[in-house]
Amino acid sequence: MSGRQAEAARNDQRILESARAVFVADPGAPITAVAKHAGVGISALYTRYGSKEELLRTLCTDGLQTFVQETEAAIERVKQGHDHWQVFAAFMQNLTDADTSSLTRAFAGKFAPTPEMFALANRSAELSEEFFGLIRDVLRPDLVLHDVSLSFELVAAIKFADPARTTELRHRYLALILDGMRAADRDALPGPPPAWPEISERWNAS
Amino acid sequence: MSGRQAEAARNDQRILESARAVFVADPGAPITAVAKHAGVGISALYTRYGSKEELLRTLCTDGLQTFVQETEAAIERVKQGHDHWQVFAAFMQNLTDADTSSLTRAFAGKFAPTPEMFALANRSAELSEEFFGLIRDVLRPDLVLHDVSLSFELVAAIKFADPARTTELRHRYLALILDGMRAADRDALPGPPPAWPEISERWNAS
DNA sequence: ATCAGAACGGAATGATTTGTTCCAGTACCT
DNA sequence: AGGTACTGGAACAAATCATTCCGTTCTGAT
Repeated sequence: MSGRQAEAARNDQRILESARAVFVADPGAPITAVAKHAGVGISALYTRYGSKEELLRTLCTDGLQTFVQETEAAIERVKQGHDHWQVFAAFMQNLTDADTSSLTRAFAGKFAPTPEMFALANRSAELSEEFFGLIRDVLRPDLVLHDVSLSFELVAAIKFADPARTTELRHRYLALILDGMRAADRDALPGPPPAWPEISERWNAS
Repeated sequence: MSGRQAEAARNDQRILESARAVFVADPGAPITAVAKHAGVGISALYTRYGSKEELLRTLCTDGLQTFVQETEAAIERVKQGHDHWQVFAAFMQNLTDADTSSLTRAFAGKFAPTPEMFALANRSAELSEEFFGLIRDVLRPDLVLHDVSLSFELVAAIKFADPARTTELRHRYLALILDGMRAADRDALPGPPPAWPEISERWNAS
């Protein structure tokens, strides 16, 4: 692979990266904003993706894949005998940085999930449960798996113009929340914990 | 007062309540959605507010006023000798329920603040500092005032179709965050804490 | 009883936004 | 040279929405 093919491959990546950056910053951004950010023409986008929705689906699928990979890696680390809390904290931080929450939440309900996305979502649910079961001994007992999912959304609410600063501040509040997740000697968390139907219903088209 | 005037007065309130509900749920909602939610025609809206922006400004000002009032009340309670932590926790919960964060953040940068809004914002900043100074003895020492502001945004990220359930879950994560804010024996929070310019810059029109 | 006018509902309008297509030109590789 | 994959950007169609407008309903004073 060389020359023209290499350029095409480079553009493939540039477009995906730009799309990620732009849509994470503003989920309703027009497609021209992606092209401008990537420094390519609109045609370059449309030769790769037949429609905006297809691009969004790709992005979303990428996010799910990242989530699955990180969870698999975290499970592996636990099984290798690493400290449960350290593994969990790193897991949270990695996925916060990857901002998979923004990617998946922003487009929830905007298009019908593909079968591939369904499969990935199921797999990520299984892996999450397995991982949570492995490390729940270092978490306060009243915390459930879906509390962790929603915590990603909490942290993802922090958004500033400067991406680096955004990451920095997200780390700060992730640390705060993690401290809350370890607090063992406090009152139990109020209210029924989030249930799976509540979380998954948001994927239905509105 | 009866008949047509009574209906008008009823509509005044219904429209404001609906606008709050609709725009908090979806800041980009069309104005017809407000009318439909309130069960009135579009004209009923436009005879009261000259434009959408005017309605949004009113809503936003209301939110600021609520914030100021709650902060004043909290300061008063502290001065009456109530337990600092209890006052702080109640303060956080009240403002979470009032959802002033959603109201102010959603429209930040969408219109120029009025002088009245400026004044209210300044007053709320002063009061916040005063209150924070009074109760910071029950918070972990590495926490700053603006951490509290951003915490409102964290919690406001929780949004479900059912408003009551949303409130319930927000209480749950507010409790988690509050536990993190009390944790005294942990590592210091990472990163430079948020500074005022970073927070205020988001009010500039984009 | 009547009538001026306030308040109403909702269709019509006009402006803006945006996804998508199309076209003509350009750089690269064989 | 010729083919391929790209480029910017104009053009188009559809959708969205704030705002205006008009005819109607109801109230309260005359």
